[in-house]
Amino acid sequence: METMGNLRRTRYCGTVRAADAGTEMTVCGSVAKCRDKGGVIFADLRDTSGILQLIFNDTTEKSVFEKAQTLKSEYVIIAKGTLREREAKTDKIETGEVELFVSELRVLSEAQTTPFEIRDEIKVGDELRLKYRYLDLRRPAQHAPIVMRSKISKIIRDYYCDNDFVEIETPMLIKSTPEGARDYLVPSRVQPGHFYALPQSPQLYKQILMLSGFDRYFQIARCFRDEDLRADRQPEFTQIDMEMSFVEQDDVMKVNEGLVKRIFKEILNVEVQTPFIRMPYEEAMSRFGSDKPDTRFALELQDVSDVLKSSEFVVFKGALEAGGSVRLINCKGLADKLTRKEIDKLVDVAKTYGAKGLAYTRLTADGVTSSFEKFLTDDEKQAIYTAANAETGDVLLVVADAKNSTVCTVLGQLRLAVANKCELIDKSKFNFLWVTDFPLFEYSEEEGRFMAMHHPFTMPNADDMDKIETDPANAHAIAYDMVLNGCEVGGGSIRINDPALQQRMFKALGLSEEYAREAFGFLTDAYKYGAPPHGGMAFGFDRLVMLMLGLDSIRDTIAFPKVQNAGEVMSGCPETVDEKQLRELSIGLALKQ
RNA sequence: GGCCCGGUAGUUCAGUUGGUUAGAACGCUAGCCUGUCACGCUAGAGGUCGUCAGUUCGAGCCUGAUUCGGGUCGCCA
Repeated sequence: METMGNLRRTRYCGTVRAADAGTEMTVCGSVAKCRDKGGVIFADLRDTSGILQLIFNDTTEKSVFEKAQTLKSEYVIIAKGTLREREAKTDKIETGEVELFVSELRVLSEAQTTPFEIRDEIKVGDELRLKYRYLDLRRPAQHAPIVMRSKISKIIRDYYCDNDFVEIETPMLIKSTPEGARDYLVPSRVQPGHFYALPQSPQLYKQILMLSGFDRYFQIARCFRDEDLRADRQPEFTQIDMEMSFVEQDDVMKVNEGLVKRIFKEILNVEVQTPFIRMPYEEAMSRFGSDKPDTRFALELQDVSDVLKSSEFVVFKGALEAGGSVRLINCKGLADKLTRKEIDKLVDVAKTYGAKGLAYTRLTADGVTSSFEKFLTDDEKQAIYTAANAETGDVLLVVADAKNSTVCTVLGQLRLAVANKCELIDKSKFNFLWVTDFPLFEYSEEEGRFMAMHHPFTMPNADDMDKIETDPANAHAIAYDMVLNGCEVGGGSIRINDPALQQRMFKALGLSEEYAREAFGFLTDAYKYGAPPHGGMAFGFDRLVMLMLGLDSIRDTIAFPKVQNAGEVMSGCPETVDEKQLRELSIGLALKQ
């Protein structure tokens, strides 16, 4: 091992081009690959910017050549030399027209054989990748998203600051509130038996900041939720969080459409058309069976309850009599692809999302096969065909249930499954839209009461004020989600700034006055001293990066992500702590066997 | 908490009906090679078949439990 001596980097590997030929330069990084041909040695040197080929041959100084013979993959080196055009050029890498003829070489660190090759083409299991995340992150395809994420962060800061937003940090140790997701708890040593929570979002603090007169706030904020993981859900994740005073819904939307437009232009050179389409929640559910519709393909839902209202088929009749509906999607021209076998898989999808079954009709040139038409009259069959605009080559997927939300959700999921199976989705598209007019409440069977669909500080629609008490199920909120390609990338609302209205909301949510005071009193007190109308939103930053870069999981946008049991494989957390630490925190463990 | 998939060489995988010595590719080691870039050629090393228990004359293969990883439903205001 050697030191750098007086050598210092003058260029990054990936930045050199044919125009630099003849230039003397010093580069450093890790050896990606050595190809020792005997009389000539090629070494690919990798740094954060890319790869540059080093060359050693019979005109190289002997001691340097001999040192080059000892190079192995992942050795860390610094090399000085003269850039020159290659005899054999390649367009496989950006620097493929040039190579560095090395005059001085120092091996700064040797390396053991790595547990997997540091190349994009190699498949590696997730467990191994994450255990050796530092090696994984050397691979260009894993490295790039982390760098890209930083670039996006900078654009976000620039954009909001250019628009008079102030970046403010809010506390990480806060009060636990049982509304919403499960909190991560942190014990207090100084106040035994008392706990902080890690923030699920900076929600309350940013509203307080509006009351503090900051007018426009943003923060790229780490948030924590102690819930089960998914490909697009991590227990700690990052929100682009913002709030503005003296605004209504359109003002918040406009500012954030501008942000998205700028990020997509600068990072992907994609022109995002603004303003985005706005679609009320009910329309999204009835047309697409989702509150985050993917509008890159059609396959819209159709309600055929009317044409079947006098059907004697027990499944349809039962659903309709119970106040539900019968709806379908027409998989236009997909009869060849949606075979019996494929439809069986769709039945499983339907059941996963709560349907009792899935009725279907395949209209092929050879005839019609259907799971349910034998229960219908000819008139009813024709009525369905007409309503669905069904032709030979189509497949109708029909769902009936006593709960409309189940019918829509199931068909929405079938819609996605069919689109994926039949490759109906144009992956190059970025379809944005706003879903608006969300219900103010949703009924929780588990709690036996109405819960806030967004959060308890969301402003009800002006027309729906009376419904808070009289008809909560049909009250709407001034809340909005930004949806990109069927994913919720952000959401927000206009907030309540009237303490009396806030009290009504707490009451409607079944929170006792004492509890509301205990949990949120500092906020409602603050409102009494003058509260500007305000609202905002928060983006899921990891998810946004994932979608922009076409990644499958938000893990790939996070340098050190957690795995499914919420642990982190490389460092091995969470971990037990010793007795002394627990004693200091006045904590005793009551572990189950 | 439920359901589904997976764990075999350093890595990615194959492994037939339960049957003798568990294979391939890449990587690694040694040697050769002056224009490679998935370099090439020759030779070699490398295995607690996740773990435990069971069935069996015999288990990588069958059964049960468990563990780790992935997907997902519930959950995620």
